[in-house]
Amino acid sequence: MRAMNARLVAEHGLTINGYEALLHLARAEGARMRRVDLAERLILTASGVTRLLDGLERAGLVDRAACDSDRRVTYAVLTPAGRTKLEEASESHIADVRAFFEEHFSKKELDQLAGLLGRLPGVAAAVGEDCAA
Amino acid sequence: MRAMNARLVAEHGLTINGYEALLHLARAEGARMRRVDLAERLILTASGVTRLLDGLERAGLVDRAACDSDRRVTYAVLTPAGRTKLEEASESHIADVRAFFEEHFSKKELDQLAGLLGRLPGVAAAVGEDCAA
DNA sequence: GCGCTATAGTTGAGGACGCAAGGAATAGTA
DNA sequence: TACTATTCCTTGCGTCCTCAACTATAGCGC
Repeated sequence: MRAMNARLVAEHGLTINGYEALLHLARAEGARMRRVDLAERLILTASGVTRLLDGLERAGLVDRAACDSDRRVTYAVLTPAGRTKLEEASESHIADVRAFFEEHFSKKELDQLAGLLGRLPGVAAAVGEDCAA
Repeated sequence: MRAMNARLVAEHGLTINGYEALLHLARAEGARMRRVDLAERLILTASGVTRLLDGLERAGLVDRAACDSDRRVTYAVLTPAGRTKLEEASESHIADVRAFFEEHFSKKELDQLAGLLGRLPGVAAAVGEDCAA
């Protein structure tokens, strides 16, 4: 359970939130999101996102871009390196998540769960779907 | 969502893990648990539990007791003050949790969810039940 | 234009927790 | 009994994240 997280860090240098940030960016229009919106998705505060993106930027996985219409906002943009990293990390991570759930639930139950939990705020339509990248 | 956690801290000085620690102790035989078992329940490492209980002890909510048969283990024991605190905190916290779920799911769906998620490791039979204290 | 309030983002201080390492007691084996 | 392995717990150090305070921009009413 927490082991999944540890593996992400050990093998890819990504925390779970780092991973999910890349994932949300990859799915977003133009692979970019306002930091505020990213915060809401990740259930993090604004400052949490600032520091999370600091790290991802330093690693070259994410870049920042200004907004023409509103000079307050800074976009977080997925870099090609970020996309590659996400694809690499997804491979093992999705397998881990899938294994965890299949260990506890039947296929039918998983569909039920996906339908139910998918309605919760911040939960992307990721459950049961091969998602990302 | 994170607000529930914040309320617990603001109104009762309890983190979510502190709250759940008290809850598990209250439900345990003799209101006591080995630290190791508590760690597993809370999905925390041993060191995490040490520090969590440090705080609860300092607040007088939990006490420590030696084990006669194995001098390695230290029990965490719920104090009367701890039980009182749990009862106080439960009142608003359970209402918050219930409100959150009822906002998103019907009664029937909640039963489904409770049945499904209750099978996950570390999830007590708390969903849908008036639980604790 | 001038205030007022709201929103986006950053920064400093502190808390919670993991990992790694180590101490102490117990269990297993010869 | 001596030797090693295992289990329970704690401590040092670093990371992630929150809260509170602050800056900068935007939008509204006048």
